[in-house]
Amino acid sequence: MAGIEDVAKLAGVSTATVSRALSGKDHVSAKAQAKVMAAAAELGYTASHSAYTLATGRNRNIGVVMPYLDRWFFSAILQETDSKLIEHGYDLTLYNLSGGDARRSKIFNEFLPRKRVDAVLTVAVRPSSAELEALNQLKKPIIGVGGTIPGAKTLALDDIKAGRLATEHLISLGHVKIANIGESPFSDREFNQPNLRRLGYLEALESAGIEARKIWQVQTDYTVMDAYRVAKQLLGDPHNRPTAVFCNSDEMAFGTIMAAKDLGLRVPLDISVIGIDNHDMSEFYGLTTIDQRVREQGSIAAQMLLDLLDDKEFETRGNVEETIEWPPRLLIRSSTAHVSSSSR
Amino acid sequence: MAGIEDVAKLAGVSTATVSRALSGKDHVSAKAQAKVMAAAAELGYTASHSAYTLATGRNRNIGVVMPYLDRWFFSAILQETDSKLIEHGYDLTLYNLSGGDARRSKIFNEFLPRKRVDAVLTVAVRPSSAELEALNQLKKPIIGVGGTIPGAKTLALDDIKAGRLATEHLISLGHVKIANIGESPFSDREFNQPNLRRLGYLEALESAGIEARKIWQVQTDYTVMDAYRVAKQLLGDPHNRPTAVFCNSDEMAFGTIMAAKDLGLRVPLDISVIGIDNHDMSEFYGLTTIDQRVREQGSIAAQMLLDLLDDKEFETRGNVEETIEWPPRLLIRSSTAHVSSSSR
DNA sequence: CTGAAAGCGCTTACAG
DNA sequence: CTGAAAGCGCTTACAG
Repeated sequence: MAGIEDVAKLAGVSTATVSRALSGKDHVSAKAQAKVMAAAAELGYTASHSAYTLATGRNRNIGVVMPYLDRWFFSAILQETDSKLIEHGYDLTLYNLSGGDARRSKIFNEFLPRKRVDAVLTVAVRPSSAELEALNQLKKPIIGVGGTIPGAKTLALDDIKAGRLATEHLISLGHVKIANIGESPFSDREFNQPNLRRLGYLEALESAGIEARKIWQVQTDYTVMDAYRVAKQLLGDPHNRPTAVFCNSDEMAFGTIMAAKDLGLRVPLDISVIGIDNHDMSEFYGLTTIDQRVREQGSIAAQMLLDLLDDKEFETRGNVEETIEWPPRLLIRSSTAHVSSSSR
Repeated sequence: MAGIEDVAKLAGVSTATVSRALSGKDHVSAKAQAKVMAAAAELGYTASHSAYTLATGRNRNIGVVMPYLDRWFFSAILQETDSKLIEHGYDLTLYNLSGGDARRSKIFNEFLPRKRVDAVLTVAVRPSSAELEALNQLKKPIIGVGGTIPGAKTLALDDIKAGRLATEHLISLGHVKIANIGESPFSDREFNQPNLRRLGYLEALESAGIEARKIWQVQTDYTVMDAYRVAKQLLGDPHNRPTAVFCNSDEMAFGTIMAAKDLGLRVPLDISVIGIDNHDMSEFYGLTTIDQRVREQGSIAAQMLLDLLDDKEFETRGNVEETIEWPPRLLIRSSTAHVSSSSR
């Protein structure tokens, strides 16, 4: 591996000139520039990153912390932030929290403090107070997406509003018997603890003067399969069947649609279904949903981080708490319809 | 941020002793050890990683290169390799190839050569010769999983055998009219160029003396939706309907099952369906499949990389080509049945 | 515009 | 067992 010294020798200049010519930050004579470029190309020289970092204090590397990798929301965010960061010359190192408390604490107390990242992006992470402490110890820019980090800038869907909007849509279609399938609090410790989407659902019902029935509020895991099971139970009951179901995620809505089909119920004729996300497969299912525009969230969050990185005043100011509420958008497809044609 | 000097001062020893005490590699008196530990804890000291790297040449960081992030196979591999690597003290930095040729070349020619990773894991990557050249320039251990890297060690499913096994299963159930839904060559430039799974399918048909019909060999994208469209076309034709479909992936099989249902065909009574993967949702669909044990592949590939990293002789030997064929396993569920009850 | 040199913060032979 | 010092490979004030 060729070093800067080799390039300097071959080009017949000092290492300082090589550094300047290659970084393009300082003025270098055209002749020197050309010689350096030629020499660097000939030797296939790339600056050692650790030396660069040690000398400058910059890592050109962002740490991304997420609780899961294998769920749609997370991989979509990852995809988008990664491409934005690469575009701007940053590496992305991934810290996956799943795998138990030991791993989790290792990441916060050992990996992150290695001073290897210039900034941290957290995705739907709800840090404990000890973890928050470790995060702040870093003195690095922090951006949260999909979940608030106390003391830092956050971009997140307004979950209450999303839940209300979904429910209001069903109410506007004449539905009164409206169920909600939401995540169980324990299976998803990462997400906003109080189930905000359900809160929005309850608010909408109350505003419309509709009684909220406990048996229509069910909880399960955030997956197609679990929602399927729960929905089958919910929709199979001939005496207490709702005419509409609001699911806290599109994947849950897929499971609900499948359950309805398997029970011989027609969507939306017999049962209306709405989700939240606008998952890649939602169009395929004809699912009415609250569009979260996840990819845009990822891209914007990455941009917020890049801006913070360029901010000269960050050093003195540090992170400041600010929550940017991401507005939910109703996206109507064919899984919801007026109740008159929908209740049997 | 406290440096090693601060710890040394507080502990009343030299920086050399601090370094030794903290790394645990060299002998240090119990007294000095204790003083250093106390001082480090008090200051919240963590060694600067770039200084460590510059001094030792070790990054404790692995580069993972993958063409997609948002597909099941890739996120499952990522999840598993990440946890294995974290466990062994390695960071994982992610290089996502999707996003066009410019990004791709940037990753191979700019990011990877930064000497920031100790080794590279490629997931279903088929490097061009220029990319291969760049990879070899690194002089770092390389492991391929899910796709062969010429000149390096690779762990990959034996695709031909998998295709043959799936098809043989259908044949053993008396099926003769067997279709195959595979990926289109262009949409998936990453994967083994000749469609090896289909090759296995053709081999099995030939061995059984069954004629391979062109109209039953269709191609599409690797997604549920695309397979759904194609399968609907295939199964909707009343005159040329196959009695069984072998899909190159489980997600394609899901789409095929949905299409069959929507056409009023019963699985497996009217139509048998088999996939390859053993996707997280396959059990839910009752899908008979070729189990790829993806998570095990990820974990074993990561272990192979760790072994190579510990191998003292790598320096002199370099990467050596070796392909470890991962055996396919038939996993029978309820989506396949004997033809006698299956053809109408 | 350019070079000599200090410095980034560690690790590790080398002496003692 | 421990310390002084060299060295890892860059960048960047400081002179000129």
